[in-house]
Amino acid sequence: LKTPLKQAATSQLVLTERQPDCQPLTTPPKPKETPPADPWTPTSNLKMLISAASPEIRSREQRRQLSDISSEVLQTKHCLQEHLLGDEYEKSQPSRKEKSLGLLCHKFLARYPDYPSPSQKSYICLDEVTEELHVERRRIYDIVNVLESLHMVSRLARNRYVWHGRHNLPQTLQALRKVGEENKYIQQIQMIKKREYEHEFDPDGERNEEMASSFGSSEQSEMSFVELPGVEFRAASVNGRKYKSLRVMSQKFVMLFLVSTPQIVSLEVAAKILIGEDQLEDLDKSKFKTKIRRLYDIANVLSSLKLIKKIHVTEERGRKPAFTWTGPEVLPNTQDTKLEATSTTCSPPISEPIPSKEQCSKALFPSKGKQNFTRHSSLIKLVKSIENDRRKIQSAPTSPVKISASTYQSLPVFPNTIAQIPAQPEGQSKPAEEMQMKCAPSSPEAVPKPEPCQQPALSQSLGVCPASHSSVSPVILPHSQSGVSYAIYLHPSQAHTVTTYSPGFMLQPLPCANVTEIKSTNSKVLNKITTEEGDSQRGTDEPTKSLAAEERPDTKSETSSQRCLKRSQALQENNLIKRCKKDEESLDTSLTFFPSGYLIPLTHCTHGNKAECSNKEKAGVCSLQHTAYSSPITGVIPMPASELKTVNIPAFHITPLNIMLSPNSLAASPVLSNSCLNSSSTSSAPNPSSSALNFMLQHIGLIPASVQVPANPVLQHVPVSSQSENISHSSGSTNVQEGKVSKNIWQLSQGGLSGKYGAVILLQQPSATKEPQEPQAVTENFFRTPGGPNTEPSLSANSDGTQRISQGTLYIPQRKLEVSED
DNA sequence: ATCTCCCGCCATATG
DNA sequence: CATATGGCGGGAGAT
Repeated sequence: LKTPLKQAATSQLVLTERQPDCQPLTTPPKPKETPPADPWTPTSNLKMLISAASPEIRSREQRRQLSDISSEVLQTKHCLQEHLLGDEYEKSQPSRKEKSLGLLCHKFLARYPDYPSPSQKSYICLDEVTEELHVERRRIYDIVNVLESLHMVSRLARNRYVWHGRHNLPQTLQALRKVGEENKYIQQIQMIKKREYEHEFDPDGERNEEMASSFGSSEQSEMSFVELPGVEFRAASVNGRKYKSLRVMSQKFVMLFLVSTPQIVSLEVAAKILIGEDQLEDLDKSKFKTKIRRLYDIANVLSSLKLIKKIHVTEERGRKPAFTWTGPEVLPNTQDTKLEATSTTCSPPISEPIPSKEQCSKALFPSKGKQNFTRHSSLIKLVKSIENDRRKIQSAPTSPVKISASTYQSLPVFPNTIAQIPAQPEGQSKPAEEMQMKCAPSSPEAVPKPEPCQQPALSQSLGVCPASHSSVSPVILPHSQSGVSYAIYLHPSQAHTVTTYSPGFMLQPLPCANVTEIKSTNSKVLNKITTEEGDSQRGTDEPTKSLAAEERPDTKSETSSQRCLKRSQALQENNLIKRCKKDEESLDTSLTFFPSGYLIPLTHCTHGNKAECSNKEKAGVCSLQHTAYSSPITGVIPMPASELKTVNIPAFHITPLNIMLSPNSLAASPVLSNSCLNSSSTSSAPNPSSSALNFMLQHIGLIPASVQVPANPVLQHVPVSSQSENISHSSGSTNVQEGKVSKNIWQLSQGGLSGKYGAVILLQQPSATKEPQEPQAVTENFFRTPGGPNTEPSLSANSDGTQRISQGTLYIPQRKLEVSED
């Protein structure tokens, strides 16, 4: 049964609707002329719907569509013109694009407010949706499934879903990130990358597989779904079922973004990881293809949500499709406890009374034990109820106790959510805007009865949502464009591999100078990390950004601060890289690197106990640590636990793209993580020799020979407010900055997650512009090279074009990377 | 040719 | 049993 097609009309409508100005002469019926009677154009329905809605929604909708799908519109327009020019005759076939899942998703999302009023829930009736959007049911499932994975909707019963909007997004992403970390996706990615290079001549000698299993939790193919309290799958039946594949895939996909530092994930890698990645090189080509297909589906939806964006990553291997995260920055939770209660799973049973994070993680991704009985629904239910109970207890003061499935409407509002609200320009303006999507007329009682939800007032002290934080009280960051120091972290591969296999190395820029800490007065330290705009236009639009969550009308549904973060993030990865390419020359003049490679014994980082860690402030630490680890683009070789005695590296080649450290591109937006557990258990962990550090720093010229980097004590201490005082080698005015510096160093030295040794390269970016501000002075000087900007890096070109540095200890293979937008 | 990914068959789950 | 879900992969439009 093919649907009648009136495509020309549709196209035109779409076009005019979104781009009223570029109207083809020959054409179209004005928007208003759209025959309301025409049931076949999904757009018309949408339009009617929109016009029926409050002006608020309508305008937003228009804005959204304008900004979001402009590209698509152009395409559509193109098609349209084509139609017109070509056969007047119904060119018909809505051109594949008009039927894309992405577009469909847009339409779908247009039906519901991003931030529905908590008191009034929107219900989704699949029948209605399919009818109104005029799509096959199957497609809606695709969308809904992904939305479900983000907890933007949840299933109530057959045919019925509740619309949550983006209220849960922060929590969800947080949880996902956490799980992603616990799952060591970073390593997995690195593994894959590595393997990628080994492909060549390696007669199936997949020897390195061991490595995968070596760090234990590499297997995670087990189906598991991350839930949020209050957003569990109602209709419990859905729970233990296997029908969560797409949802789980979606979550994992998202995790990959949240976990990797350049938040870029290529489809290929994602697919491999999602496939199970584990052992047994599934040469299964078809399986891979299928996975890719699914990923495209998911990606389309995520794109519509503006969480990711399609890009292309070009390396020597060729151009590969990838996606970059454009969603809100997800900072690691600074409050473990809270999160603990937030992140749960629905599947695996937990026998322990008080599951630690590890256990939780295991639960989420149980070892691929085949005899997995967790699937048994009854068991699952039991576990769930237990967990629920625990949850209730843990979060008793915070969230209303959830009642029963029947009263699901009164879904508890999280403090986080509340805190988030003020940050939403949209939401605050007119609460009355939500459209009530009533569903099946057959079940009237299903209509939500507005139930004023009692809002817990302890929002700020409890579940702290990083996003809201930064938006509510933006950290004003002094723009120290000068004297910014960067660290490049070298990821050594296995010792044995090193000599024979160099491609594994990579450079990773670690902008750290712009990381700022803000401490609260109470014992609870709230770390805030702010980033500077890394764009060339920074100077201009930055003031705006600083305002963070101001009432400045926002086209997007995101907070300005969020966008700021997002943006800087994106810029860092994309633009930076791109820009650098063409700005190479100019960079030469404005930048001076002092690269040098050193081998620094890194602290052996074992999995510290998380509880201990939770107390300490590891925000920044974690972030950098992570940063050091991931480099999806370049491909990194995971640092094995095995000692790296000597790295025999002949040459050091710096690919511009890898080091593009423009003064403007400070955007660090370090992703904080809580898995810094390893590093935070510093008290007992051995530290890198401070002398080594000193030597290195001095040698590089980052510090005068006379200066000594504080010995272990400082490095060992997590640079947190409370501990800042310990830093002694400077006047009192330094504290913050000081802590920052030492933190960076410390982080670097702690960088090895699973490994014990790592190579660190510190690059200094001499201050070329203005003078540092007061508080920074010390730091700046501290890092200023004695020789000044004129000191040339000891780089020398080799005959082969590569560059040799000092002793030639580190070898960085050339890797051309280029991120481009579609 | 490769990248995207729509379509819809059909196995399962649900009620 | 009738439907609702959704895994899956062929194969065709887009580039």
